[in-house]
Amino acid sequence: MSKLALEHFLPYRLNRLSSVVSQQFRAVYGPHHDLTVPEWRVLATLAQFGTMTAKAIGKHSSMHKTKVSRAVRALEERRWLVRRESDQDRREESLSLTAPGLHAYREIVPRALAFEAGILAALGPHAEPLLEALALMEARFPVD
Amino acid sequence: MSKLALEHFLPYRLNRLSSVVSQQFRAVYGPHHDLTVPEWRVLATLAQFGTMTAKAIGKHSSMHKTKVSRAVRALEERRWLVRRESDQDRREESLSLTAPGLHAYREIVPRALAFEAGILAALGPHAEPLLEALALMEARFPVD
DNA sequence: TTGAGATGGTTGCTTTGGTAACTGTCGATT
DNA sequence: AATCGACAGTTACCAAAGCAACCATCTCAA
Repeated sequence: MSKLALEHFLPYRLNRLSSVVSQQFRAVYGPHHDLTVPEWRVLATLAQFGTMTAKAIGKHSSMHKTKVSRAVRALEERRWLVRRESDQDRREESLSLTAPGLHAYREIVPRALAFEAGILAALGPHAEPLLEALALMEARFPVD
Repeated sequence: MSKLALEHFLPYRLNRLSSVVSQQFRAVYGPHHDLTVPEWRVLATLAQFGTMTAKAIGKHSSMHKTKVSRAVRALEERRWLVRRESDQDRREESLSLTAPGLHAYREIVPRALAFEAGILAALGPHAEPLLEALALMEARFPVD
């Protein structure tokens, strides 16, 4: 009879690791503890690309459009981003960060990078192989 | 100014990968498509250890006690497990799989292992380093 | 030009998950 | 024995997330 040990089972391990890392990552938001993961992703994506549409944000950050919609509204209420109706296509809106939004982003980024660097440093020589393996798995399970 | 590309950011990548792998894994449940992840974990844990308490299941499968409680009830309603009140300590209950529960488990396991093997095979020589890196990260972020 | 289907985005409904409060039982101390 | 704090498990309540229906606008073709 074939045996399966949950604690060695890859999907379980990925899931568990992902959630504990996300959990720990919350501490990185620093003074902005009420930020959610979707909000962080929208923030990071907009900072990365400047102005873009909600659709494009969703695509880049692998989020469902309702998740994006709600995160955008939350950031808007926080005055971290503004909407501008596109005049080529009035269905879509151009989203971009405000000065306070960018400020918060710049505050978070170094801590985020340090957090990541801490993990990679702990992996030592295993870091590079891990990243390669991740890339392979991402290729096997592409977005949509 | 330090730059962060979301698509290369480790916590994001882990999260994304974990959820797409879980998503794909659902297909493995085969005829039992309505099984949830928490239910699968309870099933797998009980099959692995035989009789045990809800508390112990939660500990082994990294699940909050409410999640365990609900998954146990669902499996009970499906007649895949039974509760027996422990008589040393009447607060806790001994949980164990029924014949149909074990049957379903045995049906799922080979498919689950094949799914995992497929991923590892695709990784080729990167599989072993990945598993080592996973173990290191798990050590860095222990349960509780 | 108008009508049909596609598309960007929002909202309502339902499911799922976490926190905290609760119930019942245990162990220990008096 | 009576009481108090700890503990197993459940439940009630609330926040987060997905699905589907919806609205407004666009595109394209007759």
